Amino acid sequence: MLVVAGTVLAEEGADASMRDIARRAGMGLATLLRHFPTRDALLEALLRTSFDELTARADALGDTGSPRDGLLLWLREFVAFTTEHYGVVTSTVKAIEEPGSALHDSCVALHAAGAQLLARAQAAGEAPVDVDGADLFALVSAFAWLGDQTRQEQRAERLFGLVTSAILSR
Amino acid sequence: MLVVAGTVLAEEGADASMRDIARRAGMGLATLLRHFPTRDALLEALLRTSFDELTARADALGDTGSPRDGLLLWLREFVAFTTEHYGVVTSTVKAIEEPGSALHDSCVALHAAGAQLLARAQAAGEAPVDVDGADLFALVSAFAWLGDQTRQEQRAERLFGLVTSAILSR
DNA sequence: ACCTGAACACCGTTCAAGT
DNA sequence: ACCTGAACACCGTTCAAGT
Repeated sequence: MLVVAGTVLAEEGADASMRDIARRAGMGLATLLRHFPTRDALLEALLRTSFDELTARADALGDTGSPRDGLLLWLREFVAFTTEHYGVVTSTVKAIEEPGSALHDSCVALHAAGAQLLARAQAAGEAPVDVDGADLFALVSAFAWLGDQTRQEQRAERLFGLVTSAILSR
Repeated sequence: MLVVAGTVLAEEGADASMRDIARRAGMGLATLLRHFPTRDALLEALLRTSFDELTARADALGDTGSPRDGLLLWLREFVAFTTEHYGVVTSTVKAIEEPGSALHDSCVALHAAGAQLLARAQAAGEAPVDVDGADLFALVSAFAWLGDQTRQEQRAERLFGLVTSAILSR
């Protein structure tokens, strides 16, 4: 069932019709909505695994290697992940500001994981101190949004690389 | 009538209900849709004046002063304008890639105006040559989107300033 | 010519009725 | 307990009928 939902979301984007998802999962709309009362709840169930992996990845990168390279690599993976899931970035950014959202906790965890990598790089003098974790999350989200727009994927990747390296090496 | 539409769009955002707009304008939905067959057509009618002003502003800034400062100032005004009109940035980015859209011509004109300012700064050695007009439009759009997200307005402004100055002074 | 109510096919929310 | 058809209030599209 979650598999079907994942397929539909991948095909139609994060704003696919809940009715359509239920239909293709072979259940009534009301049943789907009883399991996942809101779209965010469904997204959370679908993204939880990837979120946890990204958080663990941040921890791993924080234990070894260059702080600067670790941060850059993680940011790149974060953008790639978000771009893979068309349309979710708006939900994640909104969820950060909405404690009631089903996605809130996961997004805060991701935020914290990124902030820790940033703090390590800052402590090593390899990242500027005038940006914080929230800035990082916002920057990554903005480029993830750009990558979601038609024909902007490669441009978003290139510009993100250009911007991060420009900011880091001031 | 356009005034009412502008009010509703300002209140509800660019994805306000066309039915609601017609209702508040005191006309039938079908009548509104006959004048503006698509949402983009309505947006175009509402934004045309501002678009023309921004284009003229680019021309004016291109005739005088420092190329670099002119470019930066125009970019700032562009972001401010887009942020003022909640939700339009997605439409403008989409319109650039869709020649059939009612917004296409206006967006291409804006794109060209920005590209000209960039070219002047590049010719003066005051802007990097590894970004082009499309990159500029994409960057500005990404930060305009960020500014549209709840509680991210000031962050978007600050980050945009930080990013542009970091890129320009590499 | 210009307008528009109404039918249509969609959407998410809610709940009474079914197992 | 768990499910779901159906009613509800919305949406944009389309068109026959009204001035």
